Amino acid sequence: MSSRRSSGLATAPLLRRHAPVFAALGDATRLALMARLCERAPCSISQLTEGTPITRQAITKHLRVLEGAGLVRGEMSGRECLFEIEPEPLDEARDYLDLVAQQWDAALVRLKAFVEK
Amino acid sequence: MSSRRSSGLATAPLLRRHAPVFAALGDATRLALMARLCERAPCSISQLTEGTPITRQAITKHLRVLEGAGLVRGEMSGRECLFEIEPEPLDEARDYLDLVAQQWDAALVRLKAFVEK
DNA sequence: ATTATTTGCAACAAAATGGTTGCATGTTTT
DNA sequence: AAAACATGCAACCATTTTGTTGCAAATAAT
Repeated sequence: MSSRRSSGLATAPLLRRHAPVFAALGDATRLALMARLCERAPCSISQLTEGTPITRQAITKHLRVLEGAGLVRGEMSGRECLFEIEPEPLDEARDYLDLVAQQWDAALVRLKAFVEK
Repeated sequence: MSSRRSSGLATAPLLRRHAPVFAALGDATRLALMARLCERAPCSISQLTEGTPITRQAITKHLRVLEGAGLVRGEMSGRECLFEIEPEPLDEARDYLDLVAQQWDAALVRLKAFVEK
């Protein structure tokens, strides 16, 4: 086994699992929604719309994106839909960033060793 | 001070600093580029294109996006442009995710205390 | 029973994204 | 000097994203 490719990290399933999470977080409006859901526990769509310059429907769409990435979960309760943060994918994203940073550090060490040899 | 808003985290400058980083990571092709740059130290555009199903120009665009987010830095060396990972924004992104997760945990604790009271 | 709230759905428009091709330019290599 | 290689630039196309408006339906409040 010569390895070097398929070192994990760049493997297709991994990428397709993490990319959507980062994509969902890659928007100021959605990051703000996440932050808001961090502060006050379950929030309805109307509450989350309150204070923003954009429409309820726009907020709804953003929430669906977050939900699609698994970062958030909404449940109907009477006439309102209450949203909460789902911590797991967030943790996984963090772990992935850890791995990348860690692997990059290792690469730096290897590079330095190579130069000095 | 009643605080509750502007608890950090949801503050506009914060969002606008982190969102582009997550957006840049939110694409399988770009994540793969990051992973590849982790394994082998500096890489030219042609090297990075090698093995992918898409064009050099597409790869170039992705690299510019990563560079725009500060995740990567390219420098001309003769006729080729060598790219390297820039670890700082990666760390900041990780820290931000930490904060969100941490704040969410705190919210859960508060909620639980409230329910039990 | 009415009225007010909260949401969902659908159609639409504008802008951003991801990708292509073709060509020009600069740098090695032979 | 000529050929090969690596990149940059610009135009273009298709698709997705981000936001809108208008209307219908369900639930809660009066």
